[in-house]
Amino acid sequence: MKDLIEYRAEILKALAQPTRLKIIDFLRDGERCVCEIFPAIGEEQSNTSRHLNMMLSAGVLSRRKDGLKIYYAIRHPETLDIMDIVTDIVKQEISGRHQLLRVA
Amino acid sequence: MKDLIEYRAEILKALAQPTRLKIIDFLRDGERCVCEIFPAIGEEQSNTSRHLNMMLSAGVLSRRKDGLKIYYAIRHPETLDIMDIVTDIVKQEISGRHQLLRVA
DNA sequence: GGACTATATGATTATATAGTCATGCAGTTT
DNA sequence: AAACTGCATGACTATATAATCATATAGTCC
Repeated sequence: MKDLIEYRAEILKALAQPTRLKIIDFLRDGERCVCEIFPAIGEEQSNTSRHLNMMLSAGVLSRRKDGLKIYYAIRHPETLDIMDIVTDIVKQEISGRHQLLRVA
Repeated sequence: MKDLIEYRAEILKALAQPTRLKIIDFLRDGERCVCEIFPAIGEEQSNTSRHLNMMLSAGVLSRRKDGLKIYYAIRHPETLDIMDIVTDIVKQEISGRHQLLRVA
């Protein structure tokens, strides 16, 4: 059985990539099918599908079939709390690093 | 200038790896020097140093020099909130995943 | 059945990552 | 100044990852 630390890393890794962040952002308001997701984030269908499946098996997303379409959704609402915190940290970092960038 | 989404991914990536999670866990109670960190997490000094530097440049850790020693600390307390949320999600996943979904 | 539509996957490529060993280098002690 | 301590880094290897194009599968409608 995989240990706790590996599970934590797996979930965080599922969130730690720009294309996947775009997906999470787009799914904030509720489930969407792949056909809505990939045009919205501006990625290819196949690439989007791979990222969705990756997040699904990490436990970050859930999946629902309806006819031809497959709807993905954020599985744990807490995921959005993580995103909010990260955004907050980034904003602090950006205002803090601004001074350094001005010198360089 | 790097955009918001890439910054978010960079920070999350800095957290999304077992060795780095061990470091974050160990730094929960405050700053520690490298000489304390690498034995505590059971990794080589050089490997530990690389991970520390990676988290430093991602903005996750801070660094302080004192004589020969270098002390690293968690830079944003919010980072620990993220960890707590992830731990919570993992616990939900573990109790929920007793199906045959992941035969890996 | 055949033509569709929506999604997944195989094969491939380029790049990134984690880890190791050996060495370098800054600061300390004697 | 020489020896030592604590940390960083170059060179390398093995593995993982993201992306793309082409194709395969599953479900729908005629």
